Amino acid sequence: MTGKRAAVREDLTRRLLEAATVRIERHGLAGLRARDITGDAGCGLGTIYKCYADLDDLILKVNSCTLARLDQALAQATRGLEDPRDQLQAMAQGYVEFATGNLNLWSALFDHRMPEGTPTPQWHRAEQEAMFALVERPLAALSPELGEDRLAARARSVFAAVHGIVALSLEGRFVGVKEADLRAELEVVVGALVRGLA
Amino acid sequence: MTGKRAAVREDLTRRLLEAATVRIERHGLAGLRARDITGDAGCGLGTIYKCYADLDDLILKVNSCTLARLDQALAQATRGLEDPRDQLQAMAQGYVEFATGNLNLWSALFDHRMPEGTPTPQWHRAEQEAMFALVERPLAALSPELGEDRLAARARSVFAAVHGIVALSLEGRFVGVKEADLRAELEVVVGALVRGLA
DNA sequence: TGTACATCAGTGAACGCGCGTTCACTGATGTAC
DNA sequence: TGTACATCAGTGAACGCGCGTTCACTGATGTAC
Repeated sequence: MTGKRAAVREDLTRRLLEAATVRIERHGLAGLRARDITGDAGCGLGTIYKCYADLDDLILKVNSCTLARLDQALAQATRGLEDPRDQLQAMAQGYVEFATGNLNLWSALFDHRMPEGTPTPQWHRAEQEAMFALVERPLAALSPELGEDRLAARARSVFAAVHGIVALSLEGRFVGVKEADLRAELEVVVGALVRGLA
Repeated sequence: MTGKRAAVREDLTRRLLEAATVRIERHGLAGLRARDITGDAGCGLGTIYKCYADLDDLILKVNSCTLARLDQALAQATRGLEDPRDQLQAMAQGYVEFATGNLNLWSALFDHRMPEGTPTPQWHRAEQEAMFALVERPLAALSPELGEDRLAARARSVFAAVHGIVALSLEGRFVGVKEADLRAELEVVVGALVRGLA
């Protein structure tokens, strides 16, 4: 039973991650408290600091999971589609789907800030960049003349454009497209984009 | 000299607004403290609560000014241009210009949240919506078949798309277009949009 | 296998700090005569 | 105009709360023999 301690630690780490995830989705990133997380996970307050460096570290791990699920959702959305236009449309709709279905976790991806002076860790930026590969593929098919750098920039632009439309609409902090119009508007805008970019 | 008191109050109110504006632009919305504002404005801490309902009220007033300046900047950008395509391009570039030149004040427009349960006051939402009129005009010229509602939705989409590209690029919280590529990418994307929408 | 001891993981009370907001005070402004 | 009094705006020390993080403690786990 030499592994008992490691197993307990692993279990606590996982339970804290799950509790934080549920808390963020239910109450938003701004409503996240260390005491609530440990309460839900059924352990003592200090345990967070045994399993994670601090609260920011835990949040980054939650965001990392969310990002992985988003990545999977976008990949899933394009499955079976040949036409790059269809793939981009499907990804945009998949993005709304994911955002509406995971509203606060999705928001946390973009809302979280590291404390003043601490940059976002490299491994997390790398995870973000990995997602753009999904957007690059159909864009490359659409604009085969683009070099690697231009293609990367284009993928970021297109992602950010779609994200902007979805974010202003769903976050409700600034006036955006009414949620009822969101899917239709996205289809029009993405349609116009792929037509105009080709 | 019956107006002396009113004049003093007016002066304090203005100085607090200016101090808060400078503070936000220099240190960001998250770095805003009541004590710093009154320190800079050269008055006592309690004065904020004589001139404004609370700190959120003061922030809303700062955002209101920023929005007015943004509105002006976008209007200025299209001046003298006839072609709606040129107008949209000029507005997009004007938007980057304003965002880079007023980074933290511009961010505050989208970052500020009212305390849980308090909605953004109607007068401020109205100010936000007023800005979309500028985007609607060239879009109407481009797609004259659109009814009033569809046009309003389209203006919000196009604004949000441009905003998304600029925001991810400049805020640095999530991977976005590199700032060096921003203007060029915006031109391409807006160009594709107007071509595709026409 | 059993016993004695050492280690160290989890705990939660307490710390410490930050900061928005209040409110009793005071002195400048306004008013009455 | 001058004087006495009333009002009330600005003040800033103090309040109060929230909350991330620490650390001395304790009991379960691992180890030695």
